[in-house]
Amino acid sequence: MGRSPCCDKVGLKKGPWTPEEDQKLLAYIEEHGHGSWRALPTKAGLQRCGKSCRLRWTNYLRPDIKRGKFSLQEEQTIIQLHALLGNRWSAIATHLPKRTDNEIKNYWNTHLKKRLAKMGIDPVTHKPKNDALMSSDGQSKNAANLSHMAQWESARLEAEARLVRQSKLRSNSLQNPLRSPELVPTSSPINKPVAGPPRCLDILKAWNGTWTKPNESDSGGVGVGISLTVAGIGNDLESPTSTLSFSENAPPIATTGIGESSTTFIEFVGNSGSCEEGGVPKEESEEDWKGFGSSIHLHEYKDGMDSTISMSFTSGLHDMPISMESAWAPPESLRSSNEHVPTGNFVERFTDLLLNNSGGRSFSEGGGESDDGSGSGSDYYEDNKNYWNSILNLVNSSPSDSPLF
DNA sequence: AATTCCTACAACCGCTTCTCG
DNA sequence: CCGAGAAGCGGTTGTAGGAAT
Repeated sequence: MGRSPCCDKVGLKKGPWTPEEDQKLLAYIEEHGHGSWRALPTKAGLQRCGKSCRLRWTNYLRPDIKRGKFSLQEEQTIIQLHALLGNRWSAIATHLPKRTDNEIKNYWNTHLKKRLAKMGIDPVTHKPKNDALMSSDGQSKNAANLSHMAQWESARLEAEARLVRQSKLRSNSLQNPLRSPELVPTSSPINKPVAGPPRCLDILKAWNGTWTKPNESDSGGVGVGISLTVAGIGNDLESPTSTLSFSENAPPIATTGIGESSTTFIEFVGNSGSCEEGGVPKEESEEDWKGFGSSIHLHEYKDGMDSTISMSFTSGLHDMPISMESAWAPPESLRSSNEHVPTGNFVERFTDLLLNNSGGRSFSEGGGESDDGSGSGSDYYEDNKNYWNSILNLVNSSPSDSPLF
């Protein structure tokens, strides 16, 4: 089929844009919208390829772009989302209004990646570098498990969201040129707030949905159930209903039904291990998790002021129970404008970790260890735990008007 | 003051995905 | 359903400007 050449046409300019070119492009788009990018350069009197024009517009000239230093909150968001989504910069950018994927990508590569590395965290896996210590540990396994589940679910739901978005789009074609999908690429993160109401179809939002106790008895030690119900998906969206079940004992199994209900229900079910006192029969799952006890409870009491997350991990190999109970993020109202929140808040903790360790201090601040991330055991675990909790926290505290959804 | 090195970021490249006839 | 073109996306490169020597 042969790909059409882009910038290799003779006479087309490459390299940095001049103010005059910027002006031409701006003026043209403001007046006509971009329409077809390929046709734009000729119409606008630019000696550039359409692709170059598009990039210049989306990454630099667009009026709704925030430039300059990244705030602390933005940094946190990038790191945490990167842990969940990987190098999917456009997806990450949807969580950072006014920032472009390119800018975020650059910032990650030049700043954050190095900072994490300095802290002894592998910027790719977001796990401590000397994973040897952690590899035999239940916590790391659970953290990785959470991550994998999240990524898997993220991919699936995003595909679903895309379908919905597309069908929405088709019925949305006649708009102001400056707001139309023609001018404003629908997948462009920056413009999503303009494009329409929030959509709650990604794992992040899913996790931001209503956490409910699947069964009271679960918290009694029978097993761990994490269930969440995403309400509002039916908000005039053509989203199919999805029901998912995850088990720690088996690969995630998803059943997606397109049907009557407009509610998405996702359930993670894991087997609680030896960490649960009053230990309950582990049944067949014991084989897979021999040596590991795991327990994750994530509860949000929507109407109450305090939500909690509690996780318990027991490493059978090291016979070292790790359990934590931490304050979940406070209600949205308290979390706006980057306010400090009561002690035990992960965002604050995470922030401290980042900032305090950016000067070459180790990931384990309490242990006062080397820069290679090998702190004293308990602090090491503690920090790693908080790291992942902060990610979950971000997910949970994602603003309801997040452009991603 | 000159040169080298480093950092930051804009822009490019090429592959993938989407759209439409 | 298929193919071509358009757009999106992520990795990589080029370059300007500042810091270090």
